[in-house]
Amino acid sequence: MTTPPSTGKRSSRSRPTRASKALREGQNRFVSIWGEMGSSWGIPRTMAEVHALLYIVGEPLNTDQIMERLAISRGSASMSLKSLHDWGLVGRAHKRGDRKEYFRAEQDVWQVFRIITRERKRREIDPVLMALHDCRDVTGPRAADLESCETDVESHNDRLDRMIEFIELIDSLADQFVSPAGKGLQLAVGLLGKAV
Amino acid sequence: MTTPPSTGKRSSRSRPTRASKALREGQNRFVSIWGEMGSSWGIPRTMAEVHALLYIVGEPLNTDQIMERLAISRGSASMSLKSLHDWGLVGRAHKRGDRKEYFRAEQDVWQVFRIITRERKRREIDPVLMALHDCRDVTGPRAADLESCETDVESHNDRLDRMIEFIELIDSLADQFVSPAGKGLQLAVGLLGKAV
DNA sequence: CCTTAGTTTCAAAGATTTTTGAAAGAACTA
DNA sequence: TAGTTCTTTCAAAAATCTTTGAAACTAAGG
Repeated sequence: MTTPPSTGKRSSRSRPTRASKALREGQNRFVSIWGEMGSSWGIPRTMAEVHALLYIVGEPLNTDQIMERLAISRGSASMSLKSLHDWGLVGRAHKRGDRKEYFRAEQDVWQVFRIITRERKRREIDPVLMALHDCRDVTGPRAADLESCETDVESHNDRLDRMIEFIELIDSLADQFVSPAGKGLQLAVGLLGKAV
Repeated sequence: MTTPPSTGKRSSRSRPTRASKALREGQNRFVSIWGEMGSSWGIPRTMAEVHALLYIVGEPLNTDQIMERLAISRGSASMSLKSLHDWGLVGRAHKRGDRKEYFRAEQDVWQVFRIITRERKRREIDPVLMALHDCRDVTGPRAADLESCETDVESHNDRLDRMIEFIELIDSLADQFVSPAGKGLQLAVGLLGKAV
């Protein structure tokens, strides 16, 4: 799948070329940007950085390489990798004659965001929707008549219903994007994008 | 805009009816859910709770009412309200013969999410795109020939370009949603939703 | 101009989240 | 089985983020 032994940056212990130094710098910047972004969206910075490193390097790395590259502890690396694996953003790989475990990040950007969408929907949106429905039940069934004409309760229910309706729409959009047949959305989105 | 003096929940110091207790409970639940959700998406829990309270109560509240209702300090309330006002999610209001300042949350759910989208785009996505472009520059112009045939640099650049392209697409989608003429997206989204 | 009611600010305290590192656990080899 | 190598776990430490509360500030009323 990847090219042969890859005559990569510094395979033969040669001194770094100008290009390989730029590459290193580019990778480091990407890692920082992604880490920063992750943390502003509620994802642990280190987890995002590990992901960024694996994505941008393109080929599998082992725990020691990741630790060294990001200057983090073994425990932290292991935990971030576990989370990334749970999300499905990172897969395990092995190299012949090397007992170490290697990790490879999904390389298809669309797939990356489909996975992120799927997981955030599952972990955050769906539970919120559940809770909102429970919350809605507290103030009675639709068009209820608890006492007689409790307009406060009615407008409360309207506000809840509008919010629930909106979030359900987002939820179903996420479904579209995530689904294997989600190419539909991909296409539609492309068209919309053009129609600026 | 709102109904008269509003014969609200407990205007005349009467004992709470069953319905008004349910209403209170429903509001509290909504506040908790929204606070929880905010914090999982990188928004301070209290700020999200203040927003939730103002949204679900529907009518303007003053700082003391918010402090009491959420059991938070004056400083915290003031800071959250400032942020919400900066975002544009909350407006100031005044009542005749009352020197206190009142705060009212935007009530249109679509508008709420348009605002959130606009602000997150402005504060988080756009800066990331800038940084990614700078990062891209580090490894030379498109189809560069830094040394000769540095395939590592080339594939690095490809990965960056794919990521940038995707985020730019999201960015322009966000534009569509945010724009006043964004009804287009609203519509398209509605159609897509149906086409499940 | 002074008083008073209300609001904002910000350093320190408190709470929460993240990282570390060492010990326990697994998996392989001889 | 014992030894070796690598991985995971988790309690404590560190870092980060949030809240508090009292002082500074602002504006309205007298």
